[in-house]
Amino acid sequence: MQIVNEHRRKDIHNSDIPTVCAACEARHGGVCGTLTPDQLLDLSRHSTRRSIEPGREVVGQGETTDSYANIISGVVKLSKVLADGRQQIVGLQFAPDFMGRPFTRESALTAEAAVNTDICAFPRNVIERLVSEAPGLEHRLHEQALKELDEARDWMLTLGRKTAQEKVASFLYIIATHIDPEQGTANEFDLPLSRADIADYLGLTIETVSRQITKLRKENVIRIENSRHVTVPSLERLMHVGGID
Amino acid sequence: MQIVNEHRRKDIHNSDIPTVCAACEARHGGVCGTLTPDQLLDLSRHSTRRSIEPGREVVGQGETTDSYANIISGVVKLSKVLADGRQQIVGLQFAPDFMGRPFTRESALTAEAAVNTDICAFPRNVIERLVSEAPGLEHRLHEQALKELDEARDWMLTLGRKTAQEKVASFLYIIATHIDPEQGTANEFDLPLSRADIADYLGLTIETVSRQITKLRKENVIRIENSRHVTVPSLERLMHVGGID
DNA sequence: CGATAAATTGAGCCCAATCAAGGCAAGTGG
DNA sequence: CCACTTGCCTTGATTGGGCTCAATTTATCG
Repeated sequence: MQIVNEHRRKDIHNSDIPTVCAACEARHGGVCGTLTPDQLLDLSRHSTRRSIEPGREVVGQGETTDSYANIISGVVKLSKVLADGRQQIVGLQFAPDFMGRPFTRESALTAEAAVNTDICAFPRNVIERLVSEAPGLEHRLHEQALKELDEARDWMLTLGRKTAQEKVASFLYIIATHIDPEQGTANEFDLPLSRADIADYLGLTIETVSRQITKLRKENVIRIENSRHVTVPSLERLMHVGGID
Repeated sequence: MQIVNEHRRKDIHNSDIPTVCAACEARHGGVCGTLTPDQLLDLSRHSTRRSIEPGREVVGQGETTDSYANIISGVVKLSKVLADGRQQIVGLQFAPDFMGRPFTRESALTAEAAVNTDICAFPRNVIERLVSEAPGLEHRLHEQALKELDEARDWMLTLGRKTAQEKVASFLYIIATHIDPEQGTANEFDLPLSRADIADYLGLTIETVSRQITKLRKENVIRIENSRHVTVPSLERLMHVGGID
């Protein structure tokens, strides 16, 4: 873990954008976009940039969430587990999503990096103070929540009503359309999730995921190299196989 | 939350509360709770109370949502359909939930009354105006969105990882814990959903739902009369069968 | 009471889970 | 460098839970 300690360049002229933020890819998309330079400076003083390795847990189920974060780059899995160990991934967060559950101290989820992930974390009290000062910030958080709600409901349709084949195709489509431009294109990318993760996301087993990927490959819907690198000749075709209108 | 008009606050007889609202069961729980009497009056001028019969569509998938509503009593199903007709219920809303999707004109869902349902509807422009005037209102809507998000994610675990038996038990538990006190208790109530609805909610077929209900009955987890009236001797037992901690 | 919808029950089948074996690539230590 | 391990993925054989199709019973309502 690395902590960047260089908050800003000029102490006096605080109307400038803080240095850490100026180069930040998430500055416009995340929560930071609605803040004034002053507020951004305020926030940046209390923020820490961290790198998280795959599999590293960010927040455990039932633990106290003491911080919020913007995802700078990478992918984070949000998951829930049953008492007997059965697991379900209930959300994937891509850059530049905001991560964290406002107004609750208990997290009902486990958040875990799927690949090497950079985040910019803030303590909860700073966020809550800024919310009360800047009404636009709560609006942004509200919109993020509504976006996640829409995504969750779309996925419920996939979990409840689609076949294994459609599920895998839908998953590939999601990744294709959310991939960081620096990591690949919609037509060619590396999967950020292992087969086990994909299974947990789709409510399937590893074996079924593997078989369906093989099937899609044999039907020329996708090409695969090294089991992680995917090429999609036609996104249209992939959508169609995934039962997406 | 701060009270602006002190002189109105001390009126015990609620004479400043609009007549329609004074007797409204949803006045404290819904969005109305955060409004001042002035704002409540404003809202009530533009609100219409409606009764909706079961099966009646409130807002169709892809249609323009021109209004928001508080549910006074009843249950509303939110569902999504695939091109070939496969359907999934992605949310149930009970009184006094707020219904409607802020900041989007296109609804991605179909909303339909499951039983006789009374709602209090407002045009979207009035709500949006009030949001800009009363910051507490957006906070309330935000919390409602977060609540729905939590529920959606809980249900994703059910859809993706639970067995048919556990799904049905989980469904019964949800109903038991959300039933309107005037309609029944957690231990005895009428199901607000048909077998077909339950199947769509659980990602199962009607037949499987029926078989599992029969199984739960034979195992004395529940008793059933007239296929709708349910008695639950032990909620603990029901939770356990449903895989809920 | 008859008509119609809703729910139950049964038989057989199929898709995905389970159980089991083996491949492949990257490390590790002799 | 090679044997061995380890993690991850694929493939095969078999099983079983839930789906499909079909018949019957039960509720609802004119």
